Amino acid sequence: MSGSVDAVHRRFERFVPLGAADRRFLSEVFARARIVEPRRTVLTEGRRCEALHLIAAGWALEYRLLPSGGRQILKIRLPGEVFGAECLAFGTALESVQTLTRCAISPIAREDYAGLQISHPRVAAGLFLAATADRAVLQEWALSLGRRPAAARVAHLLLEIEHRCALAGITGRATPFPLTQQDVADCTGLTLSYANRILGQMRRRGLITLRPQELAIQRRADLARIAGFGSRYLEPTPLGGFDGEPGPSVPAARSG
Amino acid sequence: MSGSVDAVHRRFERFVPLGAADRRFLSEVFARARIVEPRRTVLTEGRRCEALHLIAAGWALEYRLLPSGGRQILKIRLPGEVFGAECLAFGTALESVQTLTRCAISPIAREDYAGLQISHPRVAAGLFLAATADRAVLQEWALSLGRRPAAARVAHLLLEIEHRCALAGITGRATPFPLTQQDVADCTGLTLSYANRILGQMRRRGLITLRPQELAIQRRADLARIAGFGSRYLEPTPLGGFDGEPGPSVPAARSG
DNA sequence: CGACGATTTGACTACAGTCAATGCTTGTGG
DNA sequence: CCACAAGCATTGACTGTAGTCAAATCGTCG
Repeated sequence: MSGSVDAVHRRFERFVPLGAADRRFLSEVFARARIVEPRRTVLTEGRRCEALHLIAAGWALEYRLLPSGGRQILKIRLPGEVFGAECLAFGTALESVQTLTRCAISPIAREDYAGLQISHPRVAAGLFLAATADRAVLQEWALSLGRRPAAARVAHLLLEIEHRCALAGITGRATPFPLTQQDVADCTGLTLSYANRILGQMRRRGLITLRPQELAIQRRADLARIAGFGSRYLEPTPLGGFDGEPGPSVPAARSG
Repeated sequence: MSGSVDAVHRRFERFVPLGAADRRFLSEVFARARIVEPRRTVLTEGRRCEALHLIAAGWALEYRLLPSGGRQILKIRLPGEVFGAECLAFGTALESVQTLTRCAISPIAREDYAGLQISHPRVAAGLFLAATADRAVLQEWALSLGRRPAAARVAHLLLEIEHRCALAGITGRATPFPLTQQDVADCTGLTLSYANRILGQMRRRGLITLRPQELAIQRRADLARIAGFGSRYLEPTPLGGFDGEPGPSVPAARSG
C-alpha cells in the first residue's frame, strides 16, 4: 500500500490548480478512507451505487465479466485516482472493482456532487478532467484490443504501467508489478497461455525483467517500437481560467 | 442531417435538470454551428485543440489510426453529443473525428470552461455526466473488442446503434445507418471481409435487414442473445441536488 | 510434506486475417 | 442512352495468429 494525501493533491493538480480550501476538502475525503485487503471486490457491476471512490492508497482493477466466464480488465487504478464516477450518471456501478494490493479507499457521495460543483468548483473540474484523462487511457486500450497484435498489446501495457508509476511518483530501480499473468491476459484480451508465451519471449530477448511483484524494462526503445507507445495520452496540461486562481503549487512538476 | 436545438436540450436533460438560462446558453452555442460535408475530417489526433465541440446535427465518428494503417473507431456520435472534451485536460486532440453525414458543429472554447463552471454549473455538470456516459459506452466496446467473438461484436454494435437512435428520438420503421461495412469492421476490430461475411450470415438467418443507409433489426431477442446486449449502459438517470432546481422538463422521458 | 496458486510448455485446433478476383450501384460524361 | 469509373459489397482459397486443452513445474505458505 503506497500513497498519501500528497499523492491525491498531486494527482488533482495535474488537471487544475487547487486552493487551500480545495486541498483541505480533499484531505478530509482522504481521512475518511477505509482499508481493504488485496484481491477483495469493492464494487460489483449492476449493483446500486451512491458514491464515487477515491483511492487514497494501493492498486485496484476495474473490470467487466461475461456470462461465458471471460473477464476484461478496463483500467488499472493507482493512488490518487477515482473510480466509480459513472454512479453520478447512472446511480449504478457499470463495472466491478477489485483491489490488487491492500488499499485505502474513500467514498464521495453522489448527492454531494451538486454542492461540490458550487462550493469547490476546482475540485469538481478536477473530477471531470480526471475522468477525461481516464477516457484517454481507455481509448488507447480499445485501440490495442481492436487493432494491435498480441505482442504490441502486452508491450504497451507494460510501458503504460511503468510510465504511470513514474508520473505518480512511484519510483525505484524497478516498477512494482502486482499483476499476475492472468491479469495481464485479461488486460490485453489474450488467454493466459498466450500472454505467458509472449512475456517469455520478451524476457528471453532481454527486453524486460519480470519477477513476482516487480517489473524492470531493459530496452525501452525496442519495447516502445513494438508497442507503438507514445506517452502523450498520459500527460495532461493543467487547465487555467479559474477566478481567484491560487499560486502555482506544483510548478510544472515533472517526474522522469 | 437530423437534429435541432431540442435534441441538444434533450440530451443534456438526460443527465441534469436545466434552467431557462442553461437552455438559453445551449441555444446560443447551437446557433454558432457551422456546416460540414459528409466524410470530412473535423479533428486530427495530435493537433492542438482549444475547443470541445457539440454536434448540433448529423452523425460523426471518433477514431484512432495506427502507423501500420489500421483504424479503430472509438465512438459513433449522434446529434446532441459532445466530442473532443479531452482538449480540456490535454489541449490536444487525442483522436480524430470525421463526419459521417452532413453535420452542424458548434465549438465551446476551452478557456470558457472555468467560467461555465461558475455561471452555468448545471451545464458544466451535464458535460461531465455526458463524458461519464461516453466512458460507459467506450467500456462496453473495450469489452467487445477484448472478449467477445466476432459475431457478438457486430450484433452488439447494431443493437447499440439502434437503441441509441431510439433514445435520441430518431425513429421510423428502420434505423438510419450511414456506416459502410469498412466502418463496421473498424468499429469491431475485424477486417472488411470478415465483417462482410458475418453481416451476410445475419441477413441470411433473417436476423437483420441491412440496406445502404438503413438498418432494420428483425429478431431482436436472438440478436441480443448472440451479442450479450443489455441497454443499462445507455440509460442514465438524471442527477438531482442542484440548488434552485427547476421543474422537471423531461419527466422521466422514455422513448421505446 | 501437502496444497494451492502461479507459471511454463507442448500438441493440436480454429477463428479470423490476407490476398485476390468478381459483382453491384451510382454517378458522370460522351 | 450507353460507357466507364469509383466506391462499396461479396466470395473463394489459403494462411497464421491466437485459442484450447492438458500436463508438468515451481514457489510459498500452512
